[in-house]
Amino acid sequence: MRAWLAFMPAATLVGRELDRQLKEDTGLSHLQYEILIHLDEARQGAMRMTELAERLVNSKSGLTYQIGQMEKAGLVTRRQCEWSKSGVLAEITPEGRAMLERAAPGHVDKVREILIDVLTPEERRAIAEGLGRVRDRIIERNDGEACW
Amino acid sequence: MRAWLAFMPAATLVGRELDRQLKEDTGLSHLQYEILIHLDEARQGAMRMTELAERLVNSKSGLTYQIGQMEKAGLVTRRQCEWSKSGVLAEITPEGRAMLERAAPGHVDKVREILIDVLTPEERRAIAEGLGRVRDRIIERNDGEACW
DNA sequence: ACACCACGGTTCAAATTTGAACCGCTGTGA
DNA sequence: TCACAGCGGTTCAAATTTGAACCGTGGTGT
Repeated sequence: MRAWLAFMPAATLVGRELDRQLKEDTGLSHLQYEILIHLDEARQGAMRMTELAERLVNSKSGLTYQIGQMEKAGLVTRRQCEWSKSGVLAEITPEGRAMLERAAPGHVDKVREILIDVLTPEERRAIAEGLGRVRDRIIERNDGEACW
Repeated sequence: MRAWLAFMPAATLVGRELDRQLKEDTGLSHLQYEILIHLDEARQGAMRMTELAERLVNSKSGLTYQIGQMEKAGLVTRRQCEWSKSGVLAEITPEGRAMLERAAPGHVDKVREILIDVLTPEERRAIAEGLGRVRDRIIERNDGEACW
């Protein structure tokens, strides 16, 4: 029960804090940053919309919106998937990569500062294990059903 | 780092799942449920807006909005604070308490099901301790500054 | 009593999120 | 080849969130 009382507030606070730092330093929202990270990691720097949405734990329509914003800002492009006429690839642009390079160091520092460094090694392990399991359980449970 | 990769997604998923269950079973959002809980626990069943906002880790304007909605729904009332002409108390109504009684069992079950029961006792302890510390650190760090 | 600044809440417009409806593809079976 | 169910994305309106500006009070110092 105490775990519960710590978990959600901590998540909210950490999220808010990171959002703030990113927005202040780079103008990016946390979600936009995550989008860039995922695209940057993908081979070709591109990914299907739906897959991206799933990895980000975000709704499809929400992603459409954000990609729209980021396209305006020149950070990503939309491109048709080669082998399927429906199907859209979001691709990171050079500007997007540049932005990421500018944003990443500060962001990573912040994560360390407010989360990682506050935890003992074995707390980190417990969180990685335990919450990882929590996450996977929910994902897998929802997999059969309709998505958001 | 793995802790980080588990933490935020787990929080998002758990939040979404609870929101869904509550909305489906009772029509309440998670935030509204939390509001009722906090008011119900307060003596007199009432609390100052700002204090409530702080406890909920929510913005003041957001709270104003939600209390407005819940007032329309008859779950809470607004009342002037006795000893201060500015200052508003949000108070839970009998309907609000009834709603809470209807909502609580299912909600608590869900929390156990998707979070508590998935964790080992010592993971729970580590999360309570560690994330509790994370939470308190951020709160206290922000205390001096302007709030949201 | 007066000037002022901080506090408690609300308001307002803009940004974002949500969920359902929709539209053009895909591929599967008759 | 012809439905037709289901997927991938987008659109749309409605709900919510955000952050800054604002308004009346409270307390402080003079």
